[in-house]
Amino acid sequence: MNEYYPKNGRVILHIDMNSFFASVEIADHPELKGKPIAIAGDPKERKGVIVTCSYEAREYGVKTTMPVWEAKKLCPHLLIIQPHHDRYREASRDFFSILHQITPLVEPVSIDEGYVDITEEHHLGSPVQISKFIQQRIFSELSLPCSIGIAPNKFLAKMASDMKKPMGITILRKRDVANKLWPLPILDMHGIGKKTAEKLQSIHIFTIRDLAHANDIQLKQLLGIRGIQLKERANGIDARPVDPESINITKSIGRSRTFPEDIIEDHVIDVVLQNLAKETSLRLKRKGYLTANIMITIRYHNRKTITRSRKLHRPIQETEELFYEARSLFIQHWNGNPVRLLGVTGSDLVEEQQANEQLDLFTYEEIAKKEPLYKTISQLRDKFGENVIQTGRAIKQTSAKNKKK
DNA sequence: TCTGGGGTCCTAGGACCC
DNA sequence: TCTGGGGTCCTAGGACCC
Repeated sequence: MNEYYPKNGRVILHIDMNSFFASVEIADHPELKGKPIAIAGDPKERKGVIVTCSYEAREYGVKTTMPVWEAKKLCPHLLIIQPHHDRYREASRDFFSILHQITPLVEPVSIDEGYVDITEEHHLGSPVQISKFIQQRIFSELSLPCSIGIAPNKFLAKMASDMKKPMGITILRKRDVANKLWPLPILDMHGIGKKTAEKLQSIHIFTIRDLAHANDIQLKQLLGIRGIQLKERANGIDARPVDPESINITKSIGRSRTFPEDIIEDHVIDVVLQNLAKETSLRLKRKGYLTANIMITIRYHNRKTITRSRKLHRPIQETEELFYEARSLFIQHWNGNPVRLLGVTGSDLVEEQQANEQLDLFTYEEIAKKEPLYKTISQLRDKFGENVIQTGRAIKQTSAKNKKK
């Protein structure tokens, strides 16, 4: 067996479900097979953009984020399907549970893609055999197509899974980089979008090969640290580990809404903010978080978008509190022009349990403020009893932990 | 007939402290 | 006393991804 299994170094798979939402719809409604279909929101609510579409629709030039009317112009018999998010989540769970049967080293990236580290799984077969096995199981059990990239790191695996669609399996070894990766335009590189591509083109970098050979100083000047990192990636270097925990670490939770028409009346804005606060509160509670930082987003008629945030002196979770903070930020920063979108986001998330400790800290500070004469824990204990000692411990633990980070 | 919604990461400047 | 500089926190915004 001369199959690819390097003695040292890792073997990483990137698995990418092909046009996931559309594929789930086709799996559930086989009569849609072979037809151009697209998943999109309700055009009447100005949510009419294409979220995903089938390969048949792509042949007409239909693309993600395209407004429905534009897609219909390109493909008049395009079938528009309203999204069924619960169903997609269910299919996603099934997909990841198949991956978990290979190894626990699975890092979900989004609802329809993830990395798997199979370095230690020799006993299951070669990487290609394992990939075929995964692909077949997903297809036979869920009727869903996927593409798989096999590589020594995450970046190359991601680029590889993109090379053959649908139902492709692509190996991208370090030694393949010059042939398979370098000829691609920089815009095809994961991590490079329109803006960065334009900047790079201004210094005559057009392909990944150009980037791989670019001048460090020039790159750093143009893109900062990120420029150096992109060059490394272009040379096939990427040390990021596959981290199964990354999905459990949430940094922010929020809700935003674009309106069918611009809004400007105070009472309408209040109702909207109230609703956004309510939905944000619900999601915070569902995930077990409080937030110590509240951020609002305002998009005006001309699409100019601003964000304004404020750190809170204690973490909050309740609708009324979120609404109060969001509303006061809005009043403080709104320029009075018609508003197209509003958003409410919590961004310094604290786990519920940890929040209780910090609540103790808060209590202590409040007591200390009200009772300035009782400055030490022992003085406080004399006045308020044993509870304050507990509170004092909580403070020390919390601040020690924070320092560690 | 313009262009959704949920996120993450990075940068930069000012304030503040040591 | 003068001066510089580093580190960290906070806020705003940009870019990117799915």
